[in-house]
Amino acid sequence: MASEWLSIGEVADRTGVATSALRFYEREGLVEAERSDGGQRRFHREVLRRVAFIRVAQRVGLTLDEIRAALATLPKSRTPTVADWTRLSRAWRARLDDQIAVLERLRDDLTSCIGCGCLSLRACALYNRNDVAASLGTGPRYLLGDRPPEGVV
Amino acid sequence: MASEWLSIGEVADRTGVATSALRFYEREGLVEAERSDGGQRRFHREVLRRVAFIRVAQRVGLTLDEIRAALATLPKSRTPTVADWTRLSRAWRARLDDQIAVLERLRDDLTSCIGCGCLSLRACALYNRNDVAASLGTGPRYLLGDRPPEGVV
DNA sequence: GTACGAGTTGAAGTTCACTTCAAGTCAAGG
DNA sequence: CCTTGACTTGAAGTGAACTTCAACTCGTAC
Repeated sequence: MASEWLSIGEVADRTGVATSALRFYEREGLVEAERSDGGQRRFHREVLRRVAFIRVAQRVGLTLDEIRAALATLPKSRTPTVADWTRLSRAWRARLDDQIAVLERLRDDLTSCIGCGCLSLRACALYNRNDVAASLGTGPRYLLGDRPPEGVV
Repeated sequence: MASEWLSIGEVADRTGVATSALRFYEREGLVEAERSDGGQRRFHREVLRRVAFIRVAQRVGLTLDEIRAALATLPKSRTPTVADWTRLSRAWRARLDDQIAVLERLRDDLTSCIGCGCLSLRACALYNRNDVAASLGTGPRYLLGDRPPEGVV
């Protein structure tokens, strides 16, 4: 056991990511795998780090498309260095700062709006401020933050 | 024009919400509408406030299910008072505080991790901290935050 | 009175990040 | 050799919050 290569089950156990997700990641070009003689996936250890990267990036709010793009900036041949990670981390930090700022502004608008009972579309900063796509919510990305209310109440 | 009632197009113009979304909201029981003789929707002005409420609630990160539940706590017959709004606003504020706290913790973990190049699954707080479902990301809600990595690297 | 934009419906499509399923094949211990 | 659990594939399903479509009808300005 525990040779140079890892089966998909081993990678799943060690990363906490489901095998179905790992297959999906391979289809999507986020990770790579060799094959055994029988056609089963054999992952290099490096994939553990890569999967960890993917999961953390998701927590930061990146989509798989963005993550794929970020991974593409890593050196193809050599193992990523500290400098590589630092670069990506800095970009993430900025993103998080933005997200936090959006939420804080929303919270402050909300606080200053408590008791005003307005929500009257014209006056309320709460309704009219259309920040950076809220960075929240599921479904179609073009949900909030587009089509600002032109009409008024 | 501009009688007691509003057509769906007028509501769409004045709230910035698409007509398809308004129909969807009606189907989902989030707003109500009377009908004209010809069967077209006729919205009461109150719906403008209600739609504003829905959109702000979404920015705070509530799902439509949760919004429906919140709307259900509003008085059925009378127009909501300042006290009603205040109550809901307080609940939202707490939510936003939580979300902000999660992001700040993630940012701090990230900062303290810059340059460590770890992402090594066992040591990295970044990977192992499984906060409150991250409050981010689309798709299946059981995406992150469940199934903690039991195996280790 | 007629044209034409605005409205109607139900059904199906969209996006994202997966999961689930069916119908098998592979691999390793006994 | 045989069993059993891990693995394979492609296709279809999931959930949220809508949007899009087709094939109509309404309503109002001229």
